[in-house]
Amino acid sequence: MSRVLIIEDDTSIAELERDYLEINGFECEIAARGTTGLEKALNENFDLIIIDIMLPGMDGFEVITELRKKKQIPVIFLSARNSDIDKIRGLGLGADDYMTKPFSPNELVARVKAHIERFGILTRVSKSSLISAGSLVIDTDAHKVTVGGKEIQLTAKEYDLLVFLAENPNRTFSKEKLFDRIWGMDAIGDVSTVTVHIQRVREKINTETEKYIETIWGVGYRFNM
Amino acid sequence: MSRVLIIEDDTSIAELERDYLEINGFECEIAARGTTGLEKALNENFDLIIIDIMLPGMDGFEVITELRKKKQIPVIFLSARNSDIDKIRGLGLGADDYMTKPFSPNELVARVKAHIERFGILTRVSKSSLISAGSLVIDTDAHKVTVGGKEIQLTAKEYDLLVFLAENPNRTFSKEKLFDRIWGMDAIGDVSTVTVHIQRVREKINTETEKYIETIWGVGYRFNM
DNA sequence: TTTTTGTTTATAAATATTTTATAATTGTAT
DNA sequence: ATACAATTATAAAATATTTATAAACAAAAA
Repeated sequence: MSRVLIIEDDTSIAELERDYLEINGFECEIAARGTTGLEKALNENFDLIIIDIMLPGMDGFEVITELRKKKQIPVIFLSARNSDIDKIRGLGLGADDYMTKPFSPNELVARVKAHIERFGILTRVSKSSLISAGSLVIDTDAHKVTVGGKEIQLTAKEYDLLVFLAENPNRTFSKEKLFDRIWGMDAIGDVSTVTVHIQRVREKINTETEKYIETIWGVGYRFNM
Repeated sequence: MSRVLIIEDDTSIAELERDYLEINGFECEIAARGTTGLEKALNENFDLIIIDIMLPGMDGFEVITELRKKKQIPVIFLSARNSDIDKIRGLGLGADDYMTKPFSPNELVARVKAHIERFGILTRVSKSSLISAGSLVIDTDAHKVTVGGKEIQLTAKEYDLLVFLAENPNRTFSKEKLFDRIWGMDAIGDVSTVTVHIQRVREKINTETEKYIETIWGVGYRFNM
């Protein structure tokens, strides 16, 4: 669950933003003043900040400039004036964006999502979206499979099957189980389609030396890693 | 052309990495010691750093901690021990990833690619209004698209669709997802409009040699970059 | 109103999936 | 070892699905 801090002095706008974001699964907090906003931003953990530039006391620029000395969080600036945009650019670093008022709440939500996703890629130390074994690499974001650096084309079902096996390496799955998992519990059809698909995936990913998918006789298939 | 700095004391490993990366179009530099690595990282411009954690003198953690005070560059840590992973997490910020030895050179290349692409997107979003791929250039400030220097006219929806895909290159999006993103979460309508718009954008931006938007059968569309 | 843009629909084309048939392999019993 | 039954591999055919394309229709803008 992602948390968003809204720094906005106009209560009705702040609540509109909050409502839309909450409908879309974000947790929100509102700060009505720049100083309290900065304080919250520093002491709590937010994934993104939406800040109005025009604020009483400490304005949006000051808040973010100050915040940036300590933390790196994506920020969406809200401004009524186009002239502020250049100033936002000038801030440099950070995954920043801006929107001019009036804006569509849906667009705001879309941007929040996009930024959190992108920044998430950066901050989260994760094994990103890659699965690999030997010279085989699967990029689930791109929906792309390469063998020895060369892209190979898999159909949707072939891809699903390979990803499932590769995500659960060194475990043997029966054809029935594979059918249920990939085709869906309620799917009707013969398990022999699994055999055929396994065969096609093998044709495409096997190299001279590497045989990833092993047949366990009378039992099923296993992806070795 | 992207530049990669390899900080690794084992020459044979470093050269293996370099060879694989150079085959894939990256320019590499090798530093055998933490101190020289840090120096290079600070004084030259690299798009990504691959660093071994165990290094003589100044170890990988120290190098990156020091570097981070000045620069924000994606880093891939190499470690032989799983116990290092928590420590990497602790570093917090930065586009970090890690791989445990022994690793597949192909996987390394894939990760390097993924990180450079993604970090590029992030910095591009905030720093510049230009997106370009091949002879296609999108100036989001001017709201103008050119192919081979010649401006082409896109309608509003066509433009939104292209920009979204181009801002998120090398990722596959389903028609439903695209519809949600471009038309709005609550929009009603058929996803076939997406198909038609993709088609129209293609007609306008495709050249003889370049096909930017790829169809991933049964899955969706992907903007290749 | 006229023009442009966006959406829906219908059909053709491309591609994927499933089924089927047959061959090859493996395991087991003789 | 040999024969047999069971299981899987392989190839091809049949069927189904998905996407491309064009054109009609609707909505919005000029």
